[in-house]
Amino acid sequence: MIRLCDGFVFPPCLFLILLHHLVTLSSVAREEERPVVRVRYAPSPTGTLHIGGARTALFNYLYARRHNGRFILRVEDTDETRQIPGSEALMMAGLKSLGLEWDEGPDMEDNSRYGPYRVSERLVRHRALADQLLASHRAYRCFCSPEQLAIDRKALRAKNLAPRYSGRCRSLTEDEVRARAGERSVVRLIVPQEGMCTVHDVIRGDVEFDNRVFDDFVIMKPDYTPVYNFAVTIDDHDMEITHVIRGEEHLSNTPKQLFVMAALGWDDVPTFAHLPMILAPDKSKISKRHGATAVEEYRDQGILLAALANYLLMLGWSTPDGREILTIDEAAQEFSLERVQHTGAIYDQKKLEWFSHQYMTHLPIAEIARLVRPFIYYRVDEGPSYEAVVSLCRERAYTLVQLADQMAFFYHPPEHYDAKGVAKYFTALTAQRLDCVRNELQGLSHWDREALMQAYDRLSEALGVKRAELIHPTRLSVTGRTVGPGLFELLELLGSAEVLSRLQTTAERIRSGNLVTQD
RNA sequence: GACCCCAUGGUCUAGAGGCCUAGGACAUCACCCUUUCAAGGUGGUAACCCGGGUUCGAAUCCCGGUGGGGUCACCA
Repeated sequence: MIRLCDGFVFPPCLFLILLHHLVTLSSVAREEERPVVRVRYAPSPTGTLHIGGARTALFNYLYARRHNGRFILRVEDTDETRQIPGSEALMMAGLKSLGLEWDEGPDMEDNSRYGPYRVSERLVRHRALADQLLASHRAYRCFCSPEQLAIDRKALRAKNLAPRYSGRCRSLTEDEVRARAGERSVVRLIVPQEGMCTVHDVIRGDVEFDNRVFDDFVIMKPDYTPVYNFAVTIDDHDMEITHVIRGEEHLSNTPKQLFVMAALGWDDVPTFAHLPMILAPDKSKISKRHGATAVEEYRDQGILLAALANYLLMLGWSTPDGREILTIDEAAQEFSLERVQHTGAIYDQKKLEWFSHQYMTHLPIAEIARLVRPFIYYRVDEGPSYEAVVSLCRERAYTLVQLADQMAFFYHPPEHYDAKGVAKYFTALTAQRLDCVRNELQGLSHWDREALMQAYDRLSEALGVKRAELIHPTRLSVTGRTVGPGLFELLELLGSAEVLSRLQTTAERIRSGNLVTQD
């Protein structure tokens, strides 16, 4: 029993209930205070969607989904000179093709308090804050010419010192600044030159920087537009971004963003997560010379994009149980930043293709049939059932390009024959053998794989040859190839008229010496 | 050069001091299956960067090397 005061005895169970209520109430309050997870992918519209960017977007997307948060697309178009027209649309198409739909972005009707979602359209805000920093002497005008700065940097390099701004214009008086008002100038932030700066990173832990390694960096260009590190900090704050998930190359610049926040008096520092980079086989930064890097290039190669997303997911993240094949939706159930790898990952085309093959064989037939359609370079309106052909061929294909190629003979008789196959399977007896096969098949009352198999058994016995000696020439004569689906399935699907016709054609070509081979 | 990050087979990774004789996947090799090629099955080759500590015990913790990467723009 708990005695609160004389004469009143508080039953313990009631006390516990009250205590429980208190705890529950306070946790509810905390729940409400805690902002929803808001993450962003902020690409610069200077090209197409790159696999590195795609993975960054993917991890952001998964984190948002996992925590019922918002995934925001923001276009980082602060530098007009570097932009490529149409890039924004290309990037959005790339994200969508991977299944990464954003909740807020530049293409959406903006009725939220967070937009606009193009950085160039937020200029008024950036300028106002730059004005504010200038007025409060947290920043200053710098009139140094680029030429002068280049000379300074060179001098420092020569002395093996880090290239940093001298601070020359920091001590300019207000009168001096006013006097030079018409001159070309930039705005620099005053960076504290003592103390340390700590970046809390969920993947890497606390990372410390000595403030002295940073100089007074530029926040506004001569045309009074913001530099990335300034704009990104403001936009993340204004958009109430809670988690900044981005590439490792941004880690060293994070203190600059913290300095901006401090100067502005903001303390809502987002949680950072710096993802390891995707590397080329030689461990260098992956680029064009290493082959495909853009999502659209993979699409054109016929790599299934669901597989690409899955592969990218496994480049730096893993499930606790070692499962590798999982869809974006499945991954969204269990994604966590804590399980992100610290090391840069080398991109491996072979494994990507293996993933593509997995999806090729496990996605619904109708889906594959739809996806391969753009890669079909021949007419398919006559001939065997399109989906049946897809079904028969897909388990041998790693890409949609391969699949389309392997399906071709179902719709077009071979014009040439595999050279190695001809050398191996076509002999002086072949034309005659093909005639025998044609005779045998002609008499079939049922045209299905079972009946076909029996026909080959009968004929091989009658001729006294192995079944394989009939099968290989048949395949080559009907498809022009030595590889492909099982012969009986293939013949069944192709249909008796077509098969008999092709057998005859091939036999004639052999006899007349008009057989064209191809390597 | 300074600062920061990182370090398990060829590649992606598991590993939170004893469950590790280091597990899985891709690739590779062999065999099996088989009408070809795939797929599938079985098995094999192959890794804790080096050196010091701490500990009864280290892939795991600490320090130092080495190596790789990133950043130091009026690019993002």
